[in-house]
Amino acid sequence: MFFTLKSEKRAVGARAGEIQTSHGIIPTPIFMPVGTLGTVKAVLQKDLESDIDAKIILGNTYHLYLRPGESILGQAGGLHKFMNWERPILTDSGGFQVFSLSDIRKIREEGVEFRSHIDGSKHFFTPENVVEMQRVIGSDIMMALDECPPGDCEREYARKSMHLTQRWLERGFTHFKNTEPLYGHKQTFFPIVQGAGFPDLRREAAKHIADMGAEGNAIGGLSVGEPTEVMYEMIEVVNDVLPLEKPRYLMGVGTPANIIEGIARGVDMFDCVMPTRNGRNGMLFTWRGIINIKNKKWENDFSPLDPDGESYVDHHFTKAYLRHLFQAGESLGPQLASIHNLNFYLRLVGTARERILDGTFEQWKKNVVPQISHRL
RNA sequence: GGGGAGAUACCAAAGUGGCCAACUGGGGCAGACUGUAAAUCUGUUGGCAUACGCCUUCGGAGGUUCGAAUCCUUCUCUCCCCA
Repeated sequence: MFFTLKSEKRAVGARAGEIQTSHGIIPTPIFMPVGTLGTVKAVLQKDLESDIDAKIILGNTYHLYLRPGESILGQAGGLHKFMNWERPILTDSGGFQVFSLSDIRKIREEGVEFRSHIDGSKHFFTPENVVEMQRVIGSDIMMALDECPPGDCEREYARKSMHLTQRWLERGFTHFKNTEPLYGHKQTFFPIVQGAGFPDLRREAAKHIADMGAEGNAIGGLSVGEPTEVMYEMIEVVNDVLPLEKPRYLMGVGTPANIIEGIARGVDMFDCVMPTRNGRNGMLFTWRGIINIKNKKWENDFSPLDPDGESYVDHHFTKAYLRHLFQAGESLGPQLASIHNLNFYLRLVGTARERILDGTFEQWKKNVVPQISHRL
C-alpha cells in the first residue's frame, strides 16, 4: 500500500491524498460503506460500484468468522471473489464486537473469549488468530485486535485497557509481519489508538502506534457515547502525534457533520453504519438537511427524492413514493434510501476533497455543516 | 317463519359490577440509531392540560345500584343454523 499526499502537509488540518492498493486507488478523504457480512446491506454490488462509486468497503472479521466461516471463505478464494467485489476491502478485527457484545465476552491477556451471538458457542480471539482470519478473508487493509472501551469509562479502566490494546497491537503486527498473503495481492495492517476521552492517554497511545511504523493508523474508541466535543478534541490530540505521511482512519464515524469536522482535523478515512442503517429506517441525508421520509409531511410531496442528489434514485423517484414504500413496508424503500445515503456520503467526502485541493475547504465547511445538520 | 350468537376506541379483539379511558395485535403519529446481534428498537394513539387532574366514551333509549362496558327492560342493526 502507498499513500501520497496531494495537498499541503499540516499536522492537524484537512488534507487530500491517494491510497494505492492491489485492488485500486482510493482518493482521500474517503468514506467506506460498511458491509459487515460480505454485503453492504440492501445494496447490490453493481450499484455500489457504479451509482454510489464506493472506492472501498468494510467487512467484519468476527461476523465473517462465524458466518460463513474460515473454511468457506478459504474455498471461495477470499472475500473479494466470494462477494464479487473487485475494489479494496478493509476488515475490522472484531475489536468493536469486544465492545458491542460486552455481555457475552471475557477479556484476558491472551485474547478475548466470545460467545457466538448466533448459537451461544464459545470462541477465542487473539491478536494473532484475527490476523490469520483476515489473511483468509484477504482484505486489503486489516485491523488490529483492540479493546474498545465505552465512552464514559473511568480513567483507570481506560489506562489498563489502552495498555492491553498496545500489547495486542504489537503481537498482531509481529504476526502480520511473520505471515504472508494467501491470494497474491498485498495486505496491510493498521494499529489503533485507544485512550477513551483522556488527552494524555490518547497522546501516549498515538506515540506508541506512530513508532510501530505501520502503513496507516486508526483512531478507535470514539463515537461510543462521549460528547461530540470530546471526540473532536481527541482527534486533534491524536493527529498532532500521528505521522503526517500516513493515512489516518477514524473508526465508526459518523454523521455528515462529524465527517467534515474529522476531515478538518486531518482524518483521511471514515466508516459508519449510519447511511445504511439509518437509511433502512427512513432517514435521508441531503445537502439541504436531514429528512425522516416516514413523516406525514412527505405524503404528497412529489418533488424528486433529492433534487441536489447525484444518484439514479434521486431523480427517478419522488419523496411521496419513497414514503409510500416505507409506509407499506416494501423492501425497495430501504434499498433506495441506502443508495441515496451512500451516494450522498461519497459525494460529501468527494466535494470536501475538491475544496481542499482548490484551497476553499474552510469557507465551504462553514457553510455546509449547518445545512447538512439541519432537520427538514 | 323457527332457533341461536353478537354489537367495545381507526381495524381486529380482551374485559362480563368498583383495580377501566378500557389488555393485546394491527394500523396511524413521532422518536432513536455513529469500527451493524438492527429492513431494528422505543414512545404515543378519546378530548383538554406542561403537570396534578378534569370532561365525554364500550350500538340507541330507559332503569337497578353508592358505583355499570359489565345487571334488567326495550328498540335498532349484524351474523350463523334450520325451514
